[in-house]
Amino acid sequence: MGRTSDARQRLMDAISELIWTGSYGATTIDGICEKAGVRKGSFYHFFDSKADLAVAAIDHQFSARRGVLDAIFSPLVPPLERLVNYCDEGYQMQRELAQKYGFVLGCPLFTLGAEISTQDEKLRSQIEEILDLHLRYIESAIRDAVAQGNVPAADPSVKARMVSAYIEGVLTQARIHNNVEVLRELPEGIFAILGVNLQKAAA
Amino acid sequence: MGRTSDARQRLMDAISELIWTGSYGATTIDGICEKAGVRKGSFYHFFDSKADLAVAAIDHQFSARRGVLDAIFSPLVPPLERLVNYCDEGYQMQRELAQKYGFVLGCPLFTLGAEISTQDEKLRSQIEEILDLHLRYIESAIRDAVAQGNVPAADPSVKARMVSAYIEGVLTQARIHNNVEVLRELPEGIFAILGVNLQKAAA
DNA sequence: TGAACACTTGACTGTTCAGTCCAGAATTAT
DNA sequence: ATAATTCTGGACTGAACAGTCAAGTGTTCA
Repeated sequence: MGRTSDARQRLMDAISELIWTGSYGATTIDGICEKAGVRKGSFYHFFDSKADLAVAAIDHQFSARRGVLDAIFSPLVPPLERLVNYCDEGYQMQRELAQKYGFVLGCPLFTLGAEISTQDEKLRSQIEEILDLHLRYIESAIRDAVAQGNVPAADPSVKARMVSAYIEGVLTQARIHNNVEVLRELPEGIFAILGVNLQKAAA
Repeated sequence: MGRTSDARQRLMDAISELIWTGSYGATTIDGICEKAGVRKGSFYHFFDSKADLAVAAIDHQFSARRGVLDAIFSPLVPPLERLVNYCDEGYQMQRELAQKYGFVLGCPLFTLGAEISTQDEKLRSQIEEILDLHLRYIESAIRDAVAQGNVPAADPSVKARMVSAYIEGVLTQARIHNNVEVLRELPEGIFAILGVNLQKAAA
């Protein structure tokens, strides 16, 4: 019943792109509306504030990405291969985005989280949650790798935190240096953290 | 000749604190002036813009910190000890800041760099440079560690990039999770990247 | 057909912001 | 002293901003 619209979706797409290519602070409601082709009145019909829209957009983005992650981290894929595929997929994606926008964008969650964590508790805790879901993919892969003897025995939870911090660090460095090629070192770094011999793994 | 003033310094201190405890985007010139106890006219007497002030403040901060870093990374200190001391010093500092502000602040350069890299090329390249100086401390420690046989042979430059990305990743996670305790895992993670056996190193 | 609902439009308000201006106060050299 | 220089105060402008409102348009169901 009532009029239908995709303005809600367009607003979520707009804020995602603006935050990712710029920053949360530099993204204004007017700017979001312009990019989305939506008037202010419609904005406030769907959302209470920029933060409210951001939360919705992040949720939506992650939902959309879940399938890809589930495929990459499928238990049917050998565990270390999952991690390598994750890196490869990330590299490809960042390359395409860099070509499109002229900037390496890095991880939108991490960058946004770093920016707003002291300023918006709702956004912060939501980002924390979703980053934690990513951690679980990694942890599960590491646990399987340990179980299969591909990796020296270690606490998968601890190692997963290390790998995750490292990956996010490299992604953010890629953004800061505006250089996508630093991402190619990711598998090597992850394997170093896990104590895997690269030659062996390649074989 | 002419009137003397410490307004320039107060402005640099103010923007540093505001960016670190908040964000670049959320920091306004009015806010900086208020915190510094300086009028707009004086602000524009010393600086052209927020970005201009930020550049000056970052330069000043690093100059002030150089002595501490030189001491921590002194060639007279055993190389792996330098890295551990660096982590310890970071942990202590972050703990004090967290107590003071109620938030874990992380690395100001990395957080700021992630925020503005697509928006302000001058700031971006300056941050890149200073982050690179930090990298050199780490690289030098790793090179010495390799030379002294404390660490399996490896390219110190590659390992330094990994360690640096990891450290920045952990610092940023500490900020996002507002939890300073994650920093305690730093030495363990660094040693994993370097392929050092923790027990051996402790002995 | 028309009533109820969902969305849109555009004009509007008040605030915050960056940036300007310049007269005047403090400092130092002569 | 006074002149040159450096810094300060405070009022000002115009633009960008978040947020409001009510009348209007399209859609769906009874």
